[in-house]
Amino acid sequence: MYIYKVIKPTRKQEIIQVAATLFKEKGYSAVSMRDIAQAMHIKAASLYNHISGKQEILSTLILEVAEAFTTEMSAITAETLPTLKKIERVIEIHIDITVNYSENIATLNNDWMHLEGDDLKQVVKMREAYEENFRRIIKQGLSQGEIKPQHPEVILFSILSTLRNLYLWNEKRGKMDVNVLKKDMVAVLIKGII
Amino acid sequence: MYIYKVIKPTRKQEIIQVAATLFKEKGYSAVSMRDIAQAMHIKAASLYNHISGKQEILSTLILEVAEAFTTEMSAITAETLPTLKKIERVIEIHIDITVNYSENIATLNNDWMHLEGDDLKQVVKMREAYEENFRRIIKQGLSQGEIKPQHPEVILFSILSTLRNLYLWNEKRGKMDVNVLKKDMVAVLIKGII
DNA sequence: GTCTATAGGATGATAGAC
DNA sequence: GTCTATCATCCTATAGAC
Repeated sequence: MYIYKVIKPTRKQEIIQVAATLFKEKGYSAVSMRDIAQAMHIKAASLYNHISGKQEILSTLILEVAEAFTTEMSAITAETLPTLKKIERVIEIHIDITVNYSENIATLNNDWMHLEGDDLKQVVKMREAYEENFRRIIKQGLSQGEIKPQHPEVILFSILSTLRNLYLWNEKRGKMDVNVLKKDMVAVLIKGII
Repeated sequence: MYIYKVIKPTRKQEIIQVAATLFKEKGYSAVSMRDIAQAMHIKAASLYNHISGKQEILSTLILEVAEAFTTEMSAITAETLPTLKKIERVIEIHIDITVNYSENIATLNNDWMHLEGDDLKQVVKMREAYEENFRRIIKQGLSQGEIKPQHPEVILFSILSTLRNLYLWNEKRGKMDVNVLKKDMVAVLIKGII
């Protein structure tokens, strides 16, 4: 179905990935360029041959995953599906993106406020657009009677909180098949527990 | 029902509260002692007349709310109630504590790893005990057929993710009555949305 | 692509005057 | 209880050699 080709990452990509792991553990502000360099067994000054600074690492990391969410959410919005199928799709893409970008999501969630200038504006905008798309799906479901008459913001908040925190759950989930997780998450979030 | 007495906070309490607000906005590591001092219109050196250092602010802040959760959760565990009532109570105490300690919860969630020594150990232990108590409640509900046969970790994770993120939702929630929020949260988390 | 050396500034914390 | 002055250390980033 897919053909995977193993490509040697550029030095820049290596730096960003190492930084991502450290950012996930301690947060952007608590990780120094020296920490990143040490994890790569080089000196901090050498990093600047590949990247312009710490900010570039942050914005690359965050924009990459923010764009993934935006792209996938646009695709769902464009489809014509019943509300419940759309919500299912939102849950599924969150799980897929989390599996592939767990460190990026940690940084997006916890360190977006340390972005500067246009990057900050852009990410805030993307997040708002994403939420608004999701809100519209829920409201449509409510107006068509597909969803129980509950406060839409409470529904939006509870589903989105769970999905945004999935990155915290990668060890336990490691043993769980992704497709099983999708099914279970959909069941719990949509049908409840009783 | 209650008698409220307005007590002038000590200078130490003032410092901790100002710090908490800044930590919530930017995270522990990105806030300097100078930042805290500036927000209080004094110089950084003056802070040390009231506190021993930045770490003391962090551990005071986190231990206060962690103990609140531990105390409340123990009370629920000790009661004899049907599982669903217990889960309802867990949701309610989370909302109550969030209303009173929103900044502390932000710091507990995001900066616990910057604690040192015994404080770190203690908080990790309290968090694990809390989760284990909740897990037991869910498993009992499953074994007694009160809860649908779903993966207990998925249930635990989705409810706890939502509750732990409630602190992010204090502006919108501001307009919403706390008791209405409790009822809606219980409905969405337990009964689902369809 | 990595190194050493270093600039220039921020940081947590202390000493001692008022 | 707050201040000024200061220390020792850490930080991001640059210059220039290899």
